Amino acid sequence: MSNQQLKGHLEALILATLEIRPAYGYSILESLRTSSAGVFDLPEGTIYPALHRLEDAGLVKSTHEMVDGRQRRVYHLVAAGYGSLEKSRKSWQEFSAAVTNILAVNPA
Amino acid sequence: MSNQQLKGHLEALILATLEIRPAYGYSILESLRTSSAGVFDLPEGTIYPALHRLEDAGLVKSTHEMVDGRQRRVYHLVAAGYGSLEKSRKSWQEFSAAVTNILAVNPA
DNA sequence: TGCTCATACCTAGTAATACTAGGTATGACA
DNA sequence: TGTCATACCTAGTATTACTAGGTATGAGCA
Repeated sequence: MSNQQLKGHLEALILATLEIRPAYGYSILESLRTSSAGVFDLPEGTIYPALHRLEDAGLVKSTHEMVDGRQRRVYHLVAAGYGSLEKSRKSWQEFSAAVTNILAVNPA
Repeated sequence: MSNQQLKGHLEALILATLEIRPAYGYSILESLRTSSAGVFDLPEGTIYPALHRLEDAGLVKSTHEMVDGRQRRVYHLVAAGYGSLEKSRKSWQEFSAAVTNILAVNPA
């Protein structure tokens, strides 16, 4: 995947991942890698600042929990996060339809 | 359209626009606005630096031409530009399929 | 025990790029 | 003459994914 494609879309992907179930940072990376068949293989330096932004924005909340006998910082969606996710879905549909249309091979 | 969605996709959209026919900066903005049904309504400050980047990268070439009796800087694709556009199309398909899949409403 | 490794979290700084806010110039038209 | 849309441009800004570093833990092994 090229450099800048993800910009503006990562937070929606994280919210969608957390909608399925609460998760901690490292496991979100694994979820994204698996569910994208390897397209999104993100370094850790990407996920933690993004999670902090989401928490600052009031879209997710984190709690310290024991998972498999170890302390993890688990993030879960709050109401505003669900709302934001719905907006992102609509926005993505509009955006991706427009790009797909323009990139379609033009009639020669 | 939100702030950062376009990042990493604009150059492909410009190349695709120029594939149809050579065009000058201002007219590319109009093409994108029309062909996206208003989704891409970009300010001028977006297009000229992008065109200069594309020319620096050797993907397009510009010539000064008279269009409707006026001097215009007309950009057209060169060979490397066609190649880059094809790569961008493949990359977009992969990227958009992955995002669409992850954003799909999860089974409740 | 000591060593390595995967896991897990974090941050300061960097790079890339769309955008803002300003500028200039032209021709059409009232 | 004045205004407007068109047309091109650039310096600086904001955003955000990433790089490159750090720390800590538990499992497995020699």
